[in-house]
Amino acid sequence: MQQGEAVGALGALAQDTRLMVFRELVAAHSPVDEESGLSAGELAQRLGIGASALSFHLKELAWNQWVVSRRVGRSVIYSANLQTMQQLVTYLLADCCAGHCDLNTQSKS
Amino acid sequence: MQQGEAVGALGALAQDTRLMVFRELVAAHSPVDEESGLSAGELAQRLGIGASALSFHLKELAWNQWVVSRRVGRSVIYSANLQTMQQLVTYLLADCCAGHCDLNTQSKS
DNA sequence: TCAATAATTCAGTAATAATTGAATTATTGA
DNA sequence: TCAATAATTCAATTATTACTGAATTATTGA
Repeated sequence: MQQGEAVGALGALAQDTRLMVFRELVAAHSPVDEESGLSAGELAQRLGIGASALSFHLKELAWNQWVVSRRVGRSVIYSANLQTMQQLVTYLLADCCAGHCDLNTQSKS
Repeated sequence: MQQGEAVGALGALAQDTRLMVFRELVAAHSPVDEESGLSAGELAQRLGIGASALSFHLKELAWNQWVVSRRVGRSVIYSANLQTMQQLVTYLLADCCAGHCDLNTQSKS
């Protein structure tokens, strides 16, 4: 990850609705791909937001790699992409303590 | 950490100048408090930004717990607060996979 | 194929945030 | 105490972003 992507990723989560969406998808995450995620409609219902606004925010999250989507029938299922979190933390802690502290090795994997 | 603080923290880092400042302070971090951090002037010089703009951004970072400051003579030294990162990640991954995956225990400490 | 359901795009409006330079406050050394 | 240095606050301007409802696109079941 680099500066521009990191700013984008942080900005994408830095909004009430989007943060709620992401955390709802983290809770609905599963290591088994087909079982992971929620449909846009289900999200809208659970969070009590309009379909239009949700769509706007999901697009922002997807653009910044926080979620991925797949179509199933007439629904689109969104699920959280947890790798992005790891990459972001690694970027934020890069060169910590000028490389002399243990967070460097912990955060790289 | 809770929703409002998390949105604030994310938004505080979601900006080019502030992200550069924070990462500069992460690199200048030290477990020994007195050796940690950089003065506002040193930061302004290294990053090539105006004192006024820097002050504005440092205030935003401080408000959201990403940095702490101390006065030393006529300088103010800022240093990164790494605990905020841990707290944020814990909040973001809370209830991951509805509590059934190992990220839950890893992220709580 | 047609009506119904699901989701996205579009247009307009309102609110927030970043930047610049000037003015102000705080601290130090002579 | 006074001049110099360091940092912050203030005011004005510009640019971005989020929200609403209407219109549009895509998919399915009868």
